Order: sequence, then structure tokens, then C-alpha cells
Amino acid sequence: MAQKPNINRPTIVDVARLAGVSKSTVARALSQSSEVKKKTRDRVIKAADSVGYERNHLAHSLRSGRTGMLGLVIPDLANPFWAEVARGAQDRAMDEGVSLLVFSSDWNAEREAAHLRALRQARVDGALVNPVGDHIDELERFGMPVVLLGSSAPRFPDLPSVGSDINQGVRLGLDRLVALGHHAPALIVGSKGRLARTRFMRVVFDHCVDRDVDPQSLIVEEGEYTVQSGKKAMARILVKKTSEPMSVFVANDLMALGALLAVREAGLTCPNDVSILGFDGIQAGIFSDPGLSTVKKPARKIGEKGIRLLFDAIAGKASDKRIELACEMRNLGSLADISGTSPQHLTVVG
Amino acid sequence: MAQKPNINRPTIVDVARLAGVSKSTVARALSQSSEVKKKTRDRVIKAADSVGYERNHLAHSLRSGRTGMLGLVIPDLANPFWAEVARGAQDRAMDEGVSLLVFSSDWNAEREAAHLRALRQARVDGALVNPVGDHIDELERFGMPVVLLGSSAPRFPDLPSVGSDINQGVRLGLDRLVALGHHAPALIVGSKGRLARTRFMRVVFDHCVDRDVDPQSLIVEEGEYTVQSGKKAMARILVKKTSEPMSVFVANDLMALGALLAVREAGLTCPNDVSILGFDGIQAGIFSDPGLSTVKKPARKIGEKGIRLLFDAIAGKASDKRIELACEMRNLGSLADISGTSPQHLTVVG
DNA sequence: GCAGATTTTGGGAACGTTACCATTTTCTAT
DNA sequence: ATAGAAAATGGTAACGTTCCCAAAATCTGC
Repeated sequence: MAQKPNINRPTIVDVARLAGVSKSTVARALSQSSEVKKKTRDRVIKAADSVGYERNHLAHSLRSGRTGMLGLVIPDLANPFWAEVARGAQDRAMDEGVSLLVFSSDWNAEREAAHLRALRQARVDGALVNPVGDHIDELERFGMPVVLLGSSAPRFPDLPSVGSDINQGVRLGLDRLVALGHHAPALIVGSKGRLARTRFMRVVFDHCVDRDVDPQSLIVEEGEYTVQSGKKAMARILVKKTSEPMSVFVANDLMALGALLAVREAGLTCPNDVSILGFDGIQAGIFSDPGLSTVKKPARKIGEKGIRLLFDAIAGKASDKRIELACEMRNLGSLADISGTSPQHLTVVG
Repeated sequence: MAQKPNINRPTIVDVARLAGVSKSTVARALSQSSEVKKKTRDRVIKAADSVGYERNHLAHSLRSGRTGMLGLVIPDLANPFWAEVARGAQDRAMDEGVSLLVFSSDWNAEREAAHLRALRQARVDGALVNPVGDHIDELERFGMPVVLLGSSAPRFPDLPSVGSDINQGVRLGLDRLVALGHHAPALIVGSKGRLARTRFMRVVFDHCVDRDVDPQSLIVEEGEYTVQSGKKAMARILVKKTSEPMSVFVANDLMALGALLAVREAGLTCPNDVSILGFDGIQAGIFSDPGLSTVKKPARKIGEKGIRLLFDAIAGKASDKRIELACEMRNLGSLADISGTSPQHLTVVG
């Protein structure tokens, strides 16, 4: 194919010719903050408008070293929680006049690496990443400003990050469970190798110990953060545990909703037979039957704050900030109050 | 600030020096399909690896006229339906090795225009757009390959498009309603000025006429495609219409779920008092109480096919294709069967 | 009206790549 | 061996912008 770069789009030289000035002057006139005579600037702008000039962002970026593009790498755009985070990032990016390259990694380390490579080659100004695995070096020598998304910050001590306050969120959830009489909930967590899993479990265990509950006594099942896997995990729990009423604390809302389906399919009802507590705060939980009680993470704010931090990192200031935003409890119908009944399910250490 | 383009990232010249060849040769060796001696190619690749060379995509794009980036402009990334479409587009884009710039327009024509401008300046190879308003010219003189997303194709006869088959989908829904004895459902549609609204209404009306139902007799309320607005719209309907049982056909699932909430708040139950039929097929509808019966659009496929069409358009072939993908009925619990009761609610024309 | 300071402008060179053309090297057949 | 073709390589000019430095124009105060 013959050469066909830019099908006749007017360039700065065309504008210069029309306005009767040099291209340098046009460049200056068009980039607001330079010293150009008012009169010439007007002339240039008029000329630019008349030919429909639009700055070639590629050339601009190549020369200036700034692309005005940021990368966003999240596990799954179709997951409402991450979609919400992405939306927050988008909004903030739009305010700043930058564009977002968005990728889904599907919790797959290889894909994540490929996306990061693509971002580096596109020479984005920085990236917002929820890291999948613990290929730490990959990220640390990423070679451009990064801000981490989510709770994986501890693994990357040198990088700024923004996520929800897992510690506070989990406590919020456990306190609620305890208040309703559930002292040793079963857990459905992410699968091994996922950073968020470890964090969630450790915090739950710590808080159990605080309340003299033996973490070892808790039933723990794994899922892939999807509805289907949550459903299966719940089914496995129902096989193991026969004593009712019981409760389950699920590490994300999609799995929690899946668990709800499993309970329903087993001929049981929530919350009478099984109480379910989610973690995320996605909208779908509001409509479920019963409504999903959950610990709501400030998803959109995470995205917004992430972009803000990223801008700081790009500007070179305060590059090691770590932000944890508070979660809120959303109480709907999926938790039963069994505080009145005999505490036969209470597992006490010592 | 001093000049700081590319903080010492190795370029093609560095590789050339190291490999002892000219930069032209490096360029050729690295772009697979050219005539280079096997031996030199290996040497070049080794040199490139050893310095950690990564092609500068900006320079490449500037020179070649291809950016390997596509634009995606949808109304709202936080809306599960559109997130799903975006995910489909992402997957397909990844297969082709291109990146996606993703924007949300919030059904705001000005924002949409701003996003389109950004895409043009970024010199993306093409764009996938769900157009908000009918500022037709804006899109037609967009100046680069575009594929439309959604049902607005009729307004832009010259552009290729991919969406769901509204005609078939609406018929699917209405047939189901009729089968259950609902002959004249109320409607909750998008607000004026939104392209999808007109399309949806016209098709509903046409099918009503086919069945000798007077379209004028239908209650029609407006919403903004959000849960809240759907809830309010349903509340307005409940004030107007007192005869039970009744049914409502809602133009998107989020509003339908909102309607569900309104019914619940009014002290009524779905489907006993009010039957609700949605349109979209988002996951949240599966968990609601009752499950939302809805006409499911093939969201992910729309995104995938959209990218495929866009590639065709970029390659210059078959630029006027219009694709409408079939919808499916998802039957859950939100529709009551009243076909046995007396047809007092049936409005017959003539 | 003029020297000197100050704006304002123009002319390149660069950013890192690819495309073209000329040149060199290698291969093939005599 | 050698002419001629074919393959491989090098040199240089783009792509469209910004940045630097020098040149020109304008503005000061006397």
C-alpha cells in the first residue's frame, strides 16, 4: 500500500502559509501560554479555524514527551465493581483533559504483562493498575509512574496506591455479624495466588483472634470472583456444614450473589437458614432477594483518587502515598438476627 | 522544565550501534516481514533484547499513519449493559493487538463531541460510537472510520453499525406479554431526544397496531435509563393507573429494576399486582426479587462484532454493513400469567 | 530621533520511526 | 572467473510538532 499518512489533514504549515507567518509562530499562537502579539494570534486562530486545523497529538507527544494518555489495567471491566472504579477514573481523567486506555486482565498475569507492555510502547504518561500476581519486579521496573489500585499495596512498598480500607471494612462486617449473633462465619475468598485473597483472610483471622475465635475453626472455600464460582463454593459449604442457622462472609459481591443462588437451589432460604454478607457494594445486591447486606467499598472514589495520585506521581511529588478509603456497611435483608438464640455455634478459643 | 523526552529509553539507533548495523536494518529486522539476512536479524534481536529496546509507538504511528488505537464512546461505563459491550470490544481488540481509548458520554451531546475531538486528535484508526443526539453531521464528517453501536443506525444511513435487533426483540417481549394475557402494557422509555427512545416506541406501536391495540391507549412514561428515574416513572404510572393486575414494558433493565423498587414501595407485589418486563438482559436482573423477565440483548457480541466491523471499515471494505443481532427472551418471575382471567383490560381498536 | 532593552518572529534542528533509493554484497549461471 | 541478477544493507528524507537561538520588529527613555 502506498504511503497515506494523514489523509490531507491540515498541518501547522498549512495554517502558517494561510496566516502569512512561520510555523513556529503558529505553534506558539496555538499553545496558549506563549508570547505572541495579540493581533497575530487572532490571525493565526482564524486561519486555523478556517482550514479546520486540529493538532496532531502524535507529533506533539513525540516531541514533548507527553502523550496525555493514561493506562488503566483492571481485572474485568464487566465486573460492576471494577466498571465503577473505571468510571471514576474516566471522570477525573476527563477533568484533566487526558484520555484513558482501558484493559482487562482477567486476573491473568500474562495478559497483565502484555497490557503493561502495550502501555509502555504507547508511551502513556502513567498507569493505574490492579496487579494480579506477585510478579513484583515487573511492575517496579515498569519504567513509568504507576499507582496501584486495590489492597495489594503491602506487596509493593515503593509504589503509591489507593484502595479501600480492608481492615476497617472487614471489621465493619464482622462487627455486624457478631452483633447479630454470628461469631464464626464461613468464608468464601478468592483463589490462591490472588493478592486480595491473602489480605482479606489475614484481616478476618486477625479480627477473629481479637474476639477469641479460633481462625482454624472457620470453613474456608475458594472462588474466582464470579457468580458461578460463588455458587459452587456455597454448594460445597452446604455439604460440609449441616447445622443451621449459619453465616457466610464472602469476599466479593458477585460471589455472594452466587452463594445466594446456591442457598435458594438447596431449598433453603436466606437469611433464615443461611446469612450472607458480601463485600464490594455493587448495585445488583440492592435488588436481590433478599437484599444483599454488604460492606460497600467506595469504588468510584477509588478510581477518582487513583487518577489524582497518578497525576501527583507524574508531577514527581509525594510518590509514596498510600491511601485507604473507608468502607460503609449496607444493611439489607441477607443477615438474620440470631443473637437471641442459644450460642451453640460459638467457637471459643481457650 | 528542561527537555526530557523519553528518559533514556533505548532507541533504534542504540540497537543499531550495538549490533553494528544501520538503523534502517534494525527497523527492517524488527518489523517481521522484510528481507533481512537471518544472521543479522538474530544479531539485531539479540542486541535489542540486551538493551531492553521497545519500539516507540508514537514515532511509529506518526510515520506510518497508523496508531493501533481505537476509540470507544458509550453512554456510561458504569451501566452494566454498556460495560458488557465494552468488554466485548476489549476482547476482540486484544486479539487484534490494538488498544482501546474508552469514554463515557453520559448521554450528553457536548461531551460526546469532546470525546470525538479527542479521538481525532489522538489519530485513532477508527471509533466505535453509540451516538447520543442527532447531530448527524458531526459524526458523518468525523473524518475517520466509524462504526455505530446500538439502534441509531437508521439516522445515519451512510455508516456501518451493529446493534441488537430491536424489532425482533420487542416482538419477542410483546409476544410473551400477550401470551400471558397482557395486551396493553404501560411503557417506560428513554427521554426525548435520545435516539433509542424513538426506535423502541415506534416498534412497540407498530406491533400493537398489528394486534389491533390502539397505541394511543398506552400509558407512556419517561426515564433517564437509571434505576432512580425508573423508580420515579413507575411511581407516576401507579398514580395514574389503578386497575390491577397491570403490566409495564420498560426500555432498559436498570429502569425496570427501579420500577420493581417502586412497586415494592407502593406496597404492591410483582408480579401479582404489576408485571414488569425489562430490556437489556443485565446480570442484576437475575438476582432480583422476583427475577426480572427481560429481553436479553447480546451485549458482548455487539462489542465484538463492532470491532470486527470497524476493522473492515478501516481496511476499506464493505463500509455500509448494518448488523442487527438477535435478542433472546429471559423468563424469570416478574411476569404474571393472567391469561385465564377476564380480558377486561384489553383495549381493542375498531 | 536614536541607542539600548524588550518583544515578537523566523529558521532550523530535534523527537524516533519508516520509506524510498542508491549502494554494496551475495548468489546464479555461464 | 565473471557478467548479471538478486538480495541485503546504508543513507537520507520525511511524518508534524516543539524548542532553542538568532534576527527582526517594537518599545523605552532621553
